[in-house]
Amino acid sequence: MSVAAATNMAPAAAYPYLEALNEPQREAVLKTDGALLVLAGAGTGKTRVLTTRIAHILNQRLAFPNQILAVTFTNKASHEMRDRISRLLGHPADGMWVGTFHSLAVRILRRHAEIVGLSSNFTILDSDDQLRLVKQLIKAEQLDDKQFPPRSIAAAINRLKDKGLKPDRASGFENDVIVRLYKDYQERLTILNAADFGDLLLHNLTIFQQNPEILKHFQQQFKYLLVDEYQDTNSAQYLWLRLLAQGTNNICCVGDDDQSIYGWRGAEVGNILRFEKDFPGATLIRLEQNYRSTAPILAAASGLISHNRDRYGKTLWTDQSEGEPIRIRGCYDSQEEARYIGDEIETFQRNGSNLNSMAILVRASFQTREFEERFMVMGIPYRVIGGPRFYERLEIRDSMAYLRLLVQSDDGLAFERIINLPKRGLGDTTLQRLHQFAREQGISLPKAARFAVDDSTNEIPLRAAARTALKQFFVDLDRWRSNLETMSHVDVVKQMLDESGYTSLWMQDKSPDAAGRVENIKEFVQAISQFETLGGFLEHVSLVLDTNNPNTDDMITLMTLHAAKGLEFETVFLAGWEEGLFPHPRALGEAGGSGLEEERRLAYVGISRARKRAIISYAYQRRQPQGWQSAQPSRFIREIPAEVVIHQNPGGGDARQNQYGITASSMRDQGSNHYGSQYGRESRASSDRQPWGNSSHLYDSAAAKALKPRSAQPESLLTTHSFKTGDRVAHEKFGQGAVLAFEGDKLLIQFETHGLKKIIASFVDKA
DNA sequence: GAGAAATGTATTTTT
DNA sequence: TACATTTCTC
Repeated sequence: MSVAAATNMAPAAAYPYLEALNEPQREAVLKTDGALLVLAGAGTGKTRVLTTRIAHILNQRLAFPNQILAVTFTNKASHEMRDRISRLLGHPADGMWVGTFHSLAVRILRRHAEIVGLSSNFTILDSDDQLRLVKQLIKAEQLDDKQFPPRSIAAAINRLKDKGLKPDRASGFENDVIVRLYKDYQERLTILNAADFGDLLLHNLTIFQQNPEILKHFQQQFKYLLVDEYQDTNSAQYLWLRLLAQGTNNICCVGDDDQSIYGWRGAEVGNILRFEKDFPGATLIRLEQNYRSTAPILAAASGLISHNRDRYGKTLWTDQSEGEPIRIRGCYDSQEEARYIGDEIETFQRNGSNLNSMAILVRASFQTREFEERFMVMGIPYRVIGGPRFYERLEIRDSMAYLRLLVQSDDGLAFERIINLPKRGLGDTTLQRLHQFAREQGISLPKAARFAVDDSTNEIPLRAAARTALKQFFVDLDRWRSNLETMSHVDVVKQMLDESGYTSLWMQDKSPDAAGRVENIKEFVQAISQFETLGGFLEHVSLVLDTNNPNTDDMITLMTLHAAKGLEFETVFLAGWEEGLFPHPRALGEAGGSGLEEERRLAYVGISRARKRAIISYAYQRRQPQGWQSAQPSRFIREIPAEVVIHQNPGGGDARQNQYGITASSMRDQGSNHYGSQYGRESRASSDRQPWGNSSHLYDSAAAKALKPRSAQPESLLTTHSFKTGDRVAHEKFGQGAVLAFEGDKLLIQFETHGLKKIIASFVDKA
């Protein structure tokens, strides 16, 4: 039925999509105006409410599609939302702003990048790049990396960004060294023409705050805001939402304070707890009817979470009165735990359950290993969610660095990554000299390198061999770049990866995973063809960072509790409920009791994933990376109401079996490909891959070689300049200044904000 | 500058 | 146990 036609015919209450809702759900859909917080417990149909609400707004002609902004946290969630809206509407949901916080922020930032000192083709750095950059800064500042571990510094910077604090406001929240590094870090990002994840939001805030007319534009555009998983928003995201919502105040946030498990990543439960204060006159609707789980599971989850103090409080109920009690099984050690769960899985399988309906949820990812070993022995197919992702693989990141440099010539991190890959004889010393020069002159690393190639004054002392290699690299790079105008971007990428020698690097590599890497590179190049521009592709990669590779084979799922949020399974195994592991001691150390409460929420999330069955297990002895450790059952076990649990003691007669059985580690090296996870760990290469043949090139680029011009030289940077003393100049990093004196092609410049510096003339413009 | 050997170090990880 | 990083050697 055409929804548009129905609009004119029937009153709202008669819409079929409304009849499918329960009373509070319907209320949440119909209350379109003003601020609304929907507190949606686990399994109460929050996505249904969000999507129906959007469909309803469109149906009622309250807004055009492009006036609706719907924000989620994951790409998966935003795709699902779009799909479900389309299904409700009966046609594609085009034009709406549906996406993650980050993807929506990028869209806005690309439009107004110049306001924050970036050009609109800026690169998005991921955490790996970020870490490299921080390491460089620490080195440059000659700080002790024991005292200031790059990881912690990067984490501290991220935390500040999550809070919405720019470097100038950061002092008082972190110590001076970190604030200074943060400041340096931001300056480096500007030179790199790059933004990290936190910047995407933070730059949006800057744009909105400094340009009321731009903010107003978006406030007027977005008549209806919808936010999923509101309990996971951090301060920056909260500020972003508030600014945008100030137009119409039509903001609907859906969330569950009991499922806030990302506090360590900057999420502020306070945002959801404060909602009614933040948005005066806000309505609060609770969704409490659970459609997912049986009564005992619900009782267990509710009983557990009731031990938390900072929460709104909900009373989940279900009309399914029957159900199995929660089983709690003690084990002597973690190997017995794996054996027990493996046996249970086989039993369920024999009774007709398929593996896809079952999952094992663990607190920390190392716990999956013991299960993997056991399942290999038993021949149970499994998948591990959350391993290293496709785009995080070494060879893919290298290939991407080539692309990035092609698209964005100032990307120094990309340059550094690939300049000696394959080996070009450009090692640490060369790079350090270039770095030093780049820092002194306040320019990007690639710019410094280009200068060094033609540097007749020997400003940068490089070995002749290094200089030649560098020169060749830039000649090649410029050629590939100019080929973009005449060839398809996919062909240019193929050409670049082949001619640079990167693909043959792996083709000639003898290590067992090399062939898989070459396959991955092929797959990577294949993926590019689905995008119109390289820029579009890179953005997709940095924000989406995963291939959607739905594997529908019947396998049991292994994952962390964090990764399980939002999912459901008929049978859920909750493994490793021991003191010392869950709650995790590192989490307990965090601010007051809030760490424990977050761990408890994690336990709540775990139990509430189960539709029919939840089986909790713990081990008295666990093999940890450092060695064996003994433990007691988790305190969370005691917090589950006794009337819904059945305890099974350790043993069951087979506890000694491991003495005689095959040890898991002896099986480690064989057959790992048979049940390899699709998400990582194992090579993605198919087993029937072809041998590489004789060519050292992945792609036949004979045609490209034929038209390979060897002439394209970058023009010399040593052109005589026309500056005079007293001239006003502008520098990309150091800002405005005045020329005081000359020294050959170097200018002595007094900068307004960065003091006296000697800068080579070609790096400044007349102001 | 490159590769091998030794050493240190390990929660969770939506973008 | 697995890895990333540092140190050693040629």
